[in-house]
Amino acid sequence: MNSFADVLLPLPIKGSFTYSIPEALQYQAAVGKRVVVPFGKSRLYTGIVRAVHDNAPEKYSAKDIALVLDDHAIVNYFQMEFWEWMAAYYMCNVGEVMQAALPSAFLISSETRIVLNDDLKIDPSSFTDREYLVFEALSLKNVLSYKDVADILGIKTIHPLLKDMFDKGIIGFYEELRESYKAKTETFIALAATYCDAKQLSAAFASLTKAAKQEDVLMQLVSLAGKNLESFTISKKKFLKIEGVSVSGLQALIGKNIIVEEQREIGRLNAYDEATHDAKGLNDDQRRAHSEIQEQFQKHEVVLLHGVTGSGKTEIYIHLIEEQIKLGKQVLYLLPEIALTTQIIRRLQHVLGDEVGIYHSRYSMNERVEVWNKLQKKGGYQVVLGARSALFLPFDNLGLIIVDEEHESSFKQQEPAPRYHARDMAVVLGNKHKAKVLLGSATPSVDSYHNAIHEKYGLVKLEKRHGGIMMPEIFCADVQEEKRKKKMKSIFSSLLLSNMETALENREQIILFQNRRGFAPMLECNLCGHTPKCNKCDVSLTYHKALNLLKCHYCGYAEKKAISCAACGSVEVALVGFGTQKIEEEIALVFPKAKVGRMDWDTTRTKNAYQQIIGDFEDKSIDILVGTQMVSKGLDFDNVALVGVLNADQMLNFPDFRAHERAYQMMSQVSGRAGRKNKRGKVVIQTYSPDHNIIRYVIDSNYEALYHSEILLRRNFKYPPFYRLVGITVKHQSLDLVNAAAAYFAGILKESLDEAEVLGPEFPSIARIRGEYIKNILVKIPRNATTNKTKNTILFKIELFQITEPFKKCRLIIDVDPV
DNA sequence: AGCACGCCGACT
DNA sequence: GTCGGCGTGCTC
Repeated sequence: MNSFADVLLPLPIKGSFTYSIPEALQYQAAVGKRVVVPFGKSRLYTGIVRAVHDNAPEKYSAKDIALVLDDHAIVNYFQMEFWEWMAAYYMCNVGEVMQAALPSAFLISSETRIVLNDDLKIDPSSFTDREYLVFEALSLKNVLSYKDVADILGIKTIHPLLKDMFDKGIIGFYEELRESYKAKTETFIALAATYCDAKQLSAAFASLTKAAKQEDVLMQLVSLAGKNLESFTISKKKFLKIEGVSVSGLQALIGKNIIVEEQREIGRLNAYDEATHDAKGLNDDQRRAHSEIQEQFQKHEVVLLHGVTGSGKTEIYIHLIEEQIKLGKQVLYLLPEIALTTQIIRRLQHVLGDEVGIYHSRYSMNERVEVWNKLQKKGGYQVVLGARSALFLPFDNLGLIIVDEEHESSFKQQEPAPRYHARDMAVVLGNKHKAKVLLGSATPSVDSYHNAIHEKYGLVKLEKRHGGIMMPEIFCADVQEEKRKKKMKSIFSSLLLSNMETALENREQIILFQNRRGFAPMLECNLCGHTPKCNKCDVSLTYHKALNLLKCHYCGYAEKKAISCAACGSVEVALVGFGTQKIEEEIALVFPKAKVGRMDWDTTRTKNAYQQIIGDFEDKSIDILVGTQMVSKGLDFDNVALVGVLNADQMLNFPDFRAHERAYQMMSQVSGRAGRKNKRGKVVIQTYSPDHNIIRYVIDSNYEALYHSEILLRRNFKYPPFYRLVGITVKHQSLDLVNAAAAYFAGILKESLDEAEVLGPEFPSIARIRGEYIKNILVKIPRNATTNKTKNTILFKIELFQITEPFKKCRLIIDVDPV
């Protein structure tokens, strides 16, 4: 008999908690199911049963499980093992992994409700002002939450007051559990059963001779139903769209019980109701790569497919997916968020139809629950196309994981914990399932390529573009030189300008790329040089013209743009720097007739806006598309004659050991957008350092050279793949405390780590965010050393740190394999 | 993470 | 003087 259960809670606390299983729930409680448990004073949380056993805890008496939510386990053993592995590797709590893994709609927690006491014995006139305000609000609204009360009273500390009111018998509390997943329903209509009989039906018609509208409506329904009068139903919404069907007529018939309504549960996931097609055949090159991949999978668990942009990697993926489906295996296809466009989704559905599930951050919680459930159902999805969080779906039989655009750093989650890298975790997950993992990229990460050429991974190359499209011709514009000769026109070099002119004349399209990290426009006083800064973060405020606001991109603070300088009162305040918005304006000045579209974080906030811009570009109602990184991903346009990289130097000079690798990847990727069926595309890269080796490699499309120059630096300066990195960030509002705490922590680490190296502490380029000072420590662990031992030492030192005055006040953030 | 307990500054 | 802020510790 198992009378105890270890329950994992979605909280950032260590380990699991033991609850006793009440007799009535004996048969329901099982590993992998959700349970509702009391935790803390009065609150209820949803947790997952991690184990059931019969060992009563010795040091405390376990509370009872309140409720078992599921009939079947919603989490399988693969997942639980995976969570635990991940928590250990990324040095976080399993609860945090669980929180990231489960759609939040699964995790209902209770909210305390405040109600008026039924038999109030006290005269309200004796209440204090605050008590009266609460009493008044309760008389009006019946139920309040803590937050409501705090808002009503305008104070933060409300618990003592409420406790007092409870003791006096004015109010009562209860815990409200709310199922947050709601099935979507739609109204369907049908002919009432009694009228399905021919006699009754003609009688009904006879009764409607004076109600022409109702007669029409009934006629429509009967003719739609044809011979299936009894079984025919149609969605009310759809029916009302039919010509001649009036709302009033339908309502009248429903009132007369001739037509009946029925609420039916429908899925939110759009079914793919078009016919599926055979996958496109592979060309010779693709066929060779395809069979090489299969050969390599005989020898390796992981294969890297290095295929240039436009070489048709997706087609190969589709063939591999189909093979797995035939074997009855599941496939996970991961892409970075920004590359998950309708284009790629459609291509997959075109061949695989309803077997493909989609999962990414633009999906609502309810939609995510439906994908999760459908994957667990027999005959549900066989394939999931998703962003990094799709790793956590309840697969039980994975045969293949594809990680496309493998080099993308957005596969790494930054905030909050677990700060995991989806590509690396795909390899781990694949291992657990004994599934093969295929990494694909036109510009592989140095780490993956290193693994491939050292035989840890298989390597397959695809060097030709698909469909006879030629590689683009890449030019470099020397901005310094052009400035000296005064040939620059605002932000455009003469080389870029002349190419833009030609493209526009030929009615061809242009993409201009400006890295996100580029300056956004900020204000600067011409007299004293003062720049408005955020008072909580160590950054300048960014000017947003449309709103006439100065915004902080780190904490969200915004203020109205002042007319005069806050420091000296001068009115000569100018804009410096340029972001995508500014570029858009500059183009309008130079090419007033060109239609310009902008694609960046601001303009693509909503799903539709994003599709809109892509659609406009596809149907050529935009001539010039200005954008950040987004324009380089997953979009196949066939009329782009020119790609301009406006400022390559920002990428090259970024203070990070991966800056050059990333600059190369970005420039290559965006260059890959240029090119048409029968005409070679052009790329113009504007830079101050045209002789920079990275720029040369981009121009020559020489990935090998990039790799070899980078790997040398990595080895010499002790970076991955030769060393593993663990970043530790110390945060606190007090600068002095951060300095002291970071120095102390770095000190105790250095003392105890002999194989690993400790760097820092150092301030990051933005040393203060949201009022907190930040200092970074970096631990470099040699590959040959036992990483686990080092991590354990770090964890041990963290525990020590967290009990040491006064440093324990600081927040510590651990980032394993930072990117 | 929430929530309770305990210690200090600005108000009646 | 107290009220309400916030720092600290615990949760099966």
